[in-house]
Amino acid sequence: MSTISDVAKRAGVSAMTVSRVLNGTGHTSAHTRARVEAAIEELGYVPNALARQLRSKRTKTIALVVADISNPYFTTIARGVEDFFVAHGYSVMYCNTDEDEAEEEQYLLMLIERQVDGVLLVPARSSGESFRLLQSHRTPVVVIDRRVTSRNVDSVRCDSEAGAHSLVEHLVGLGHRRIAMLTGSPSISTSMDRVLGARRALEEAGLELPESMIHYGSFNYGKSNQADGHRMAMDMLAGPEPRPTAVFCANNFIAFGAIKALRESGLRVPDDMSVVAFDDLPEEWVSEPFLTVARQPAYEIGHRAASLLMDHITGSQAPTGQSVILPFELVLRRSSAAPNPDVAAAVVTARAAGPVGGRATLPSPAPVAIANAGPAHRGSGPDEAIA
Amino acid sequence: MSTISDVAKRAGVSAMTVSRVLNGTGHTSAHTRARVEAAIEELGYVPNALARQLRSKRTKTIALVVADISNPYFTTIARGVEDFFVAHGYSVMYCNTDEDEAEEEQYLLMLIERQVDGVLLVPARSSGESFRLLQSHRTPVVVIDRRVTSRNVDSVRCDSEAGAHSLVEHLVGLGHRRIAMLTGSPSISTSMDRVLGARRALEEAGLELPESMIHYGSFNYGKSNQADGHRMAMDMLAGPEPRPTAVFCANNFIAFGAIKALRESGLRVPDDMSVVAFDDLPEEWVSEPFLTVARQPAYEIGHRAASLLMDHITGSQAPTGQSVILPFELVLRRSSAAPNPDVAAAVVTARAAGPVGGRATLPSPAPVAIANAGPAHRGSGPDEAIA
DNA sequence: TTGTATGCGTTATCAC
DNA sequence: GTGATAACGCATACAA
Repeated sequence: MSTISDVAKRAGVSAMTVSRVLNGTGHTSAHTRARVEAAIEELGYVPNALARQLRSKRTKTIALVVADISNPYFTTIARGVEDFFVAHGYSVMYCNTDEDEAEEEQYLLMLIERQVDGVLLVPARSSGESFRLLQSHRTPVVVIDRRVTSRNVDSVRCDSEAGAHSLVEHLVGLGHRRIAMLTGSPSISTSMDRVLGARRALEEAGLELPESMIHYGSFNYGKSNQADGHRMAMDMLAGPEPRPTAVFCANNFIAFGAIKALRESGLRVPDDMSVVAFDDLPEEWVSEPFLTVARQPAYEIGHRAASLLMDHITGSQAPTGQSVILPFELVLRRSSAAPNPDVAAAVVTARAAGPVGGRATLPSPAPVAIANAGPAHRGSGPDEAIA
Repeated sequence: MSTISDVAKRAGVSAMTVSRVLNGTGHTSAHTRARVEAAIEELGYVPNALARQLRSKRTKTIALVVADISNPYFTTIARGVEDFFVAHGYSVMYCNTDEDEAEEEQYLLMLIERQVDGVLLVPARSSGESFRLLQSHRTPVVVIDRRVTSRNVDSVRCDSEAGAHSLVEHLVGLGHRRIAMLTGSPSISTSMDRVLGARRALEEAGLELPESMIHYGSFNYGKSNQADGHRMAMDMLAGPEPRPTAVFCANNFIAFGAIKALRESGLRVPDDMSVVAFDDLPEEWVSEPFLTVARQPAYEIGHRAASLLMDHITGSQAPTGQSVILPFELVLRRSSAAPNPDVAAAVVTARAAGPVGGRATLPSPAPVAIANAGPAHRGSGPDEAIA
């Protein structure tokens, strides 16, 4: 309500002196500083950030643009980002694109209009039109979670290819030979890197990952709030015999939908089908963790990307086109086990007759084996690789 | 980069004409409009929202201030808020207070500085210093999730007292007599309303809820990322004999921590102890929903609060001090069952000897009974009550 | 140590 | 229908 000149009048000084007291710039005598502070207190004066930002050309605001902030993976990234930037006096704006290019562009335009100091972006497409818009307006940008084709932009992500390789290698080691894959959109690098890793693991074992075993869908629920993993798993079960004995879901939401579909179809995990996936839920949320996963270091991804963006904002380091690749962690749980040929055969005939009897469904809660994947497979450093 | 006068020069008109074209205000001939639009396109001009906001005194931005946006309850509220405001051309800023008064005040000051048009607030304390700060700066505010003592502020929340009453009534109906309660901070109205509801249900059955059966803690993880429900459940188990046969957790995070503590202590749910709670996880995230809960209509809470705030912002309706109370939904699942005196007695002697044998642990997946609680217990309308 | 003039980019107001 | 001028609230550059 009251302005800097109101304070100035009341303190009997100029507006400039008030400004100096507020910002701690220049020198002011203890006496006038006290008078100014008293006036500020009396008027309940709060500076207008808009005017300040317009003048100084810095908003002390950055934006985090992701597919869906309610995905725990992105939520954890967000905490890493927020912790870093709040500690440095910045505010963070969150934007959900639902993987939609049009929404993404609209948000980026809005952010440019609002003069944010920088953007952390999970791009809906790898082609990179989106961050070119930012760059043309001299807005620093760091890409998160995905590869992009441009050579001018820094990015931070997890090693998807290696994580997928480890998960599928684990399945193959258990004896699985027919492994299906449920992944995201082919236009997202993360989707495809996980396909590549899975395929590499299979080929190393003399097996194949034919396109007919790969189902493409969406990583998130989108506006329909529908789990695409459910549909993909149904498609998989409706496919040609023999049924796969294991399925690799390329992210958490896909896995949830798939598991629900399997249950509805009367199939048991892992007896009738093993399930492995990328991404973990926060351990506090799950009383009996069940799913074998490659866990991404989401908090660190957010924190590292934030730190990198800050370097670009302050100008202490220009973008070099580097990719920071952080290692995953393989977490083995009960959803993956050796294939059971008897049950698999039985189910084929009993498919319309509901759940199959036989072995125990849920093993009693057991200690969870955690194998640390260590550095990325082509890693060089102790806890990360710079590619 | 380029400004409105750059565009004006290029189009051979005044800045004012460009402004008119941009905003669609006043009259401009089709010819000059075309020239202006061409210049905008050629320069890649994007208006500066800061200058615009400084001039117009409206930022088209509102803030949602909650304890922790990674709590699915608040995340769902946030979607309701965002859907409403984005549809009306507003941006939403998210702020996490971790229930900390100091952080809350800091955020509110920041929001006032940034001249947000309104604030949706989950206050850390019911006393209401926080929104008095907003009101003194003429910033519209609507309180979410909690009662406040002030008569001048509108609020939207779920009927905590009735929800707690229903859950405990359900436990009593199953035969439970010793029911413990794990709740949040006593300074949060939601914590206490749920205690009151539980107590009323017990007293209606001629039972009591003594203070010794109530454990107070934190609704969220806070910075330590520790589940307080775990500690409270441990305290409960370390309490005097006989042990309670059921426990009511006042929110989802408390329930997760408590269930983990019970499992670590070798107790089975519901065989050794029934568990009921407030709040549900999104159904997509849980393959076999297990917990009996009172589900709050989080999306609607967010949406209604947003709509109310918008009325205050546009001035179409002044705050009247009303409380919008939305009904909960009782969802009965496998975590609550009749008490089992045999097992309870056995466990007392076997406490140091690890898990107790006997009955089956996890019943096989069964259809879930959903009882709709209908309108709030003192409700008047078809789907809500205005108190 | 303090004050004055000026401009950040936009829009309201008035004049033409 | 279009343009000149002032002002939003603050901070930079320079002067005293």
